[in-house]
Amino acid sequence: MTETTSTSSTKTDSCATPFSTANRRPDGQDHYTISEVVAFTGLTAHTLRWYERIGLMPHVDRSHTGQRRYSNRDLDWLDLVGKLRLTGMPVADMVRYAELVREGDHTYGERFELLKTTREDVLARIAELQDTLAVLDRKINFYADAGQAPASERSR
Amino acid sequence: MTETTSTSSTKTDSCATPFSTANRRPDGQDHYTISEVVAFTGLTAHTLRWYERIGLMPHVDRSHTGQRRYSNRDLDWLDLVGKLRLTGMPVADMVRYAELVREGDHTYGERFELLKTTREDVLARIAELQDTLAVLDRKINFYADAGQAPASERSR
DNA sequence: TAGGACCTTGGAGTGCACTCCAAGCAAGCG
DNA sequence: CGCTTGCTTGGAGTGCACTCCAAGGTCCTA
Repeated sequence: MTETTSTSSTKTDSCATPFSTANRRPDGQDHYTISEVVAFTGLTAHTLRWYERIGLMPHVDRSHTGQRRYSNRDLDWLDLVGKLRLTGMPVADMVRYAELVREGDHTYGERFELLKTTREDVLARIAELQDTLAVLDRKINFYADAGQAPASERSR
Repeated sequence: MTETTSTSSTKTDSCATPFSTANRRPDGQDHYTISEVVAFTGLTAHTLRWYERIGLMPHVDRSHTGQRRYSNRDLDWLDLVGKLRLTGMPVADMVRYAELVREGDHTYGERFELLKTTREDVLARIAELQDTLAVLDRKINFYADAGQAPASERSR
């Protein structure tokens, strides 16, 4: 058995802290192994390495033997990436954002635009979901009523 | 050129009618070809055939030569499927729901549960999105401010 | 009755976001 | 010293939801 595949995090643990500033080590002693980062983020080690390969992570520090040592800054970045991922933003776009950050201050404008676009997408998605919620509720009410009295098949 | 690949519907056409009861033919003359359904739903013909193959559509009526003839009922079903898809429900679950419908009235209870679970998922997703929205807004404000005055790199 | 647009099928291919594998080095412990 | 556990790499594999293809049959209009 290799590589402990995440902590079997099912849908139900959405209340697990968003691994915020809790149980972090102070800046200066912030040298987390990949498995610690797995515990913090809920991502798998595979995914963390993959993020690095595709350029979604700035190159992570290494120990003298070549093992990854993540910093608090890296954790912050992963936190942001996690949020962006929740918005449904494609990985390619997140990589683009990461590139802009690497390129320096002069890309502020472009980053701003990218985030604003994402914001619009999120708003649209929320509206969409609220719309489906209405449909769902109509159907749910139908089945709830039908549970009481026998009804005329095929919903409404 | 074969098989007109959708009406190049970009993200921006979310205001296109959800192909509701508009321009439908009255029950009795409701025999739509696959390309008409493509126009109504925004799905591709490929996808419509695929939905049928995997059991997500009840078997669609055929003309005497074997061509698909969709009914108003089929359109209603596709409307619902579209909504469920927007919730992010996996296709496999939608197929399950379709099976329950085929099995008849005695599956009302199970359908009710399935929809209620979906509803919870949607609510959770909305909450999640609203959370990411807050993060996004903080970042956007940061960049908006930074646009005015030169700032200390690497966001906040 | 000819031409082109449209439709049929099974099966293979695509793109995304992981996910896993094998082979091998490294650190800590009894 | 050997053992276990954890880490490294490039590359291959997976699952989902389509998406496309080839070869052929059908419909409609001039």
